[in-house]
Amino acid sequence: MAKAKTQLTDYDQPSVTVDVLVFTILEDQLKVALIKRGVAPYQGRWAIPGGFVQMEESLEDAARREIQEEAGLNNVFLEQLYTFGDPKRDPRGRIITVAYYALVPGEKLTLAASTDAAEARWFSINELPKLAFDHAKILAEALRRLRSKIEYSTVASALLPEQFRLSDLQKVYEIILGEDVDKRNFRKRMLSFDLLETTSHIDSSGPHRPAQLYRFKQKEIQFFK
Amino acid sequence: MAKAKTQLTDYDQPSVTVDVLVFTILEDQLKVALIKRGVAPYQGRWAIPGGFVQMEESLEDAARREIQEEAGLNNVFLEQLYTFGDPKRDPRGRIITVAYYALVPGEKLTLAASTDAAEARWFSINELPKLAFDHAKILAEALRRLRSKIEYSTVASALLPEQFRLSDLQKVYEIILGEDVDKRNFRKRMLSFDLLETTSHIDSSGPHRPAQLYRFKQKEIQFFK
DNA sequence: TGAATAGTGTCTTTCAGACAATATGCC
DNA sequence: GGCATATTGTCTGAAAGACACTATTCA
Repeated sequence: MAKAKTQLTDYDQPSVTVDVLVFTILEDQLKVALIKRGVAPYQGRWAIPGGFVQMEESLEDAARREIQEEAGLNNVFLEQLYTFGDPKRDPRGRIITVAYYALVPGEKLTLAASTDAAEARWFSINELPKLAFDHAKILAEALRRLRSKIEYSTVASALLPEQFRLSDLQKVYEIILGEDVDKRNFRKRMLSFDLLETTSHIDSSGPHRPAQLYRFKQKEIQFFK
Repeated sequence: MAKAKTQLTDYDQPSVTVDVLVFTILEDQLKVALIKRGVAPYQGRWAIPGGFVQMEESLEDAARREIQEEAGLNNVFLEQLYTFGDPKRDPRGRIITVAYYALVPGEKLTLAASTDAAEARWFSINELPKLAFDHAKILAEALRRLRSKIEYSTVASALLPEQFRLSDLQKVYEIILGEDVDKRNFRKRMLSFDLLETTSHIDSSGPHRPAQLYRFKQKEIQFFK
């Protein structure tokens, strides 16, 4: 009885998937990309997109591949969230999933349904459907992480275009934290970290005073203080 | 060609291990339990103890089993750290490891060498040997997490017996952060969170003024502020 | 000129950090 | 009494939070 070369034990081994929560801001709401399952189990239920890890790719590569297939996006903010491995989390057998979350700027984004998905859609996190597997728990954990991280880092930048108004940045905070923020204190604090710089551009699109456009000095996420 | 029932894809799948960093405080130093590898690869090198995840156990259960086998300990503080899945991290093949870290009170602890380990020992994090695989990276990540978490939570409690002097608690902070802490500011701050309470016991062991013994009001880890 | 958003400063309160003297028990 | 650690409070500076008016452009 021949074992595959990659088999390291005589025991059955769990399978490993990578699930990716893709977040963006649309219509002044935080949205997450979900797919409608086309096959059992949980056929017809909405779920977090994911797939099996290939033998030759890293976990992060698998997550990026998933985002590429699902939303056609490259080069987005991506961070490992947590690994979920309860033996009963998937009725098909032992499947461990390494969850990642990604943040993409709030612009026009098309979602493609993958092979075994009937449909893909953005859902506001305020109007979530019932999710398959333990995906509600995974999503809750991602939201906790995001809300925590925005307080002490520049992750919000990943949800904005390169240039933005300070009021845009403030709105991202308000949407993610779910509460109003004082404009003066917010600006004072953000500018005090010296991570933002003005650009030579001004936004004159609205019927009101134009706004200075800013950008983050560094593309990589920075920490406050 | 028959597939095992648990095989969900036609592809080879990575193996999954759980590695556990067990920390304690001994001789006024932060120590980590390592095992000396008895087999190739990296035979003779020190490594973080770990093992394959069994089909019927959760990741956390696997980690607890590992701690039980390695150090004979139950019921310790345990938290998932990160999942490492670089395809080249193990020369034997594709092995993904879910890393956990555990904290045990600084008392008498015996380490048992497991099956494929020649030896097990505590190492001060200031005198670490060269480690096998990517274990140096994993250890560095655990230290980062621990140093960060002690600043805003009661994790330090997991490194102390149930009752302790405030100076013991302060020492834990100094050892983990690697710097001195001001006694008055430390006590003021700790007590201000209202997470500690005095016990009816007093430590009169030394040739000096006896100290009040405290305990944390809750056994579970709490967050400051 | 009215509507809409941009942009700005002060005061108060809270928290972190620097800093030193007295208290108590053992030997 | 000497040694060793326990215990305690004040001052200062920095940051957070409350709070309201003027500026600018467009329709």
